[in-house]
Amino acid sequence: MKFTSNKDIAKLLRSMSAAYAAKGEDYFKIIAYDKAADSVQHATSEAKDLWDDGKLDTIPGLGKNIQSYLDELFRTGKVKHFQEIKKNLPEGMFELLDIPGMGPKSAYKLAKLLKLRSIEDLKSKAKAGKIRTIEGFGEKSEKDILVSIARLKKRSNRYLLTDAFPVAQRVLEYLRSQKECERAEPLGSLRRMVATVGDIDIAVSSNNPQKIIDHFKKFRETQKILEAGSRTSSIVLKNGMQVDLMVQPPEAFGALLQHFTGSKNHNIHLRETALKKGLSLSEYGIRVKGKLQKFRTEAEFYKFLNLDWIEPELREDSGEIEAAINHKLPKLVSIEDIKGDIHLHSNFPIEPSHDLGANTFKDIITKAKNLNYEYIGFSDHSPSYSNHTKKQVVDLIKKRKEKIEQLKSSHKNIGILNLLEVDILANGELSIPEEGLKLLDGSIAGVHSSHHQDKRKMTQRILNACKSTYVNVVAHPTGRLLSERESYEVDWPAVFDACIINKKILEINAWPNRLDLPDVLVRDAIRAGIKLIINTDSHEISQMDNMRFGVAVARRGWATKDDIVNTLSWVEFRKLFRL
DNA sequence: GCCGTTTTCGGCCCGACTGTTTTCAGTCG
Repeated sequence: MKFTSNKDIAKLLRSMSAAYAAKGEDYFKIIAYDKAADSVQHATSEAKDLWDDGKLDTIPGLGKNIQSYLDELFRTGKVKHFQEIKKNLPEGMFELLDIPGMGPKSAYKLAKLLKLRSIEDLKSKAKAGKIRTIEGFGEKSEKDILVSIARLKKRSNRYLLTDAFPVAQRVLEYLRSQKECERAEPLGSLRRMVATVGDIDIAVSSNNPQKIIDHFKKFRETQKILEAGSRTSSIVLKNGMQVDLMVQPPEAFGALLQHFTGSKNHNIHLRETALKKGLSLSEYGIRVKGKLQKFRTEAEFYKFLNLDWIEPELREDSGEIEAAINHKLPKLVSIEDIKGDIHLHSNFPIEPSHDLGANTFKDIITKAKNLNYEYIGFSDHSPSYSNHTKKQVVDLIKKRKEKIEQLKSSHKNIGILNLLEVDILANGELSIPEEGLKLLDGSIAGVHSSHHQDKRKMTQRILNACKSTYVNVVAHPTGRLLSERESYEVDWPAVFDACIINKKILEINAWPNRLDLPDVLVRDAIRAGIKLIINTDSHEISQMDNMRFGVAVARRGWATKDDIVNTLSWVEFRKLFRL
């Protein structure tokens, strides 16, 4: 019985919250379990690993009781107390909680009275008109349940930031076309630049909220209106994305921006802090002794609380509020600081192991100049090792080197690096022989196969790459592909140590479904003193514009300019390579 | 059940919206 990943534990704790809610247990006990679940889910280390080291208490929200339950879970695979609590509850209620709009109270009532064992059961009972026979439910709720079940099956959980962006732009454009709309801004996870977003949040400043809501409901891509009040509304688009709208008059827009940007945990923490000073926060402003103070801008809102303005990317309740109080917020790296991109794939015929790029070296140079870069690195995949002899590999690298040397001498106003993206093979060796590596200015090494190795092997593999004098950068270090493949497990402290000792740079790969290193590991790496580089991994020149998403990841990891090596001038940057 | 520059006891974020109700409970963000 394996039940130990943070995701599993969070789910277990949430089910306990629901169990207590169904039993009508004290509200704050319910909240405590929700908080603990949130906290475990967002923890940067696996709770199991922390438990191994006796450091479970470093996760906030886990007190004496829950810690002892988790201790039992890790030792025996189950928690007797939890089983006891759930004993008299219908087993089927917990599955129902995944349905939008279905909370613990409803799930309990329906599962118990209709003897449900699954969502499928609920669906057939709804179709048979049995829901409306239950007290507190009517025809409308019966219909809504069917719609919600259908939606649950269709919609994927989260969308890539890069996919949600253009959709949000269309909604914003539409809202701005209504003349009562003064300002419309994307907020929530989109504004915080989270790698994946659950829905699109939008705030509008207007003196006529009703007009805005009415207009919003008529958006041409609307599939279903979930709710529409006088100030807020939610719709589902034809592509399945949910859009939440909130409207406020301009004099209170600052508070609305703050509230709707979140994160939820940031807001809760902020309110708890304010409450101690007798201040009550809401999306309307700050209430002082019952009197509401309004704010046109967010900066004024934070200033009123004696806090420095906090960049949206930092608002995850991970120490930013304390830092803002003490004026210790970092000056985050920005897209303007970036002076080059060295993970770029060309169409040079190197007969690679993976994808070739679409453009010539010259196309890439032109694009880089348009972006005002001081330098670039060509990092095609290395020649495939399975169907070339060692000599053939070296010859291909020689041919490519000749070409790049020509470009270097004909383009004196931009720094050019002759690199390759080298595979870290399953046994920890690099995919090209030393003879080939010697011909390069450096290399980017990454795992591209055997992703399912265990933690020990995978760690050893990366450590081996770090030991090579020919490797400069470890590419997309966790190997995750958002909504496709989980990260492989790695002993990060060990890798961080190896990077420090061997002076290796970790990459923040800006490819839309990689965004790897992930933000939380970026922060850990920076704390460990590691230097990072942000690259786009472009296979086509328009993808070089993805740099902003990589910068967003760095910012979410509290990175300053000093932490990111491709903010260095060419003169300084080139010293990192074998030139 | 958690937590502590007012508290180891007594608090715990705040408000909108909906359906089924005759004043509110449940859910959500």
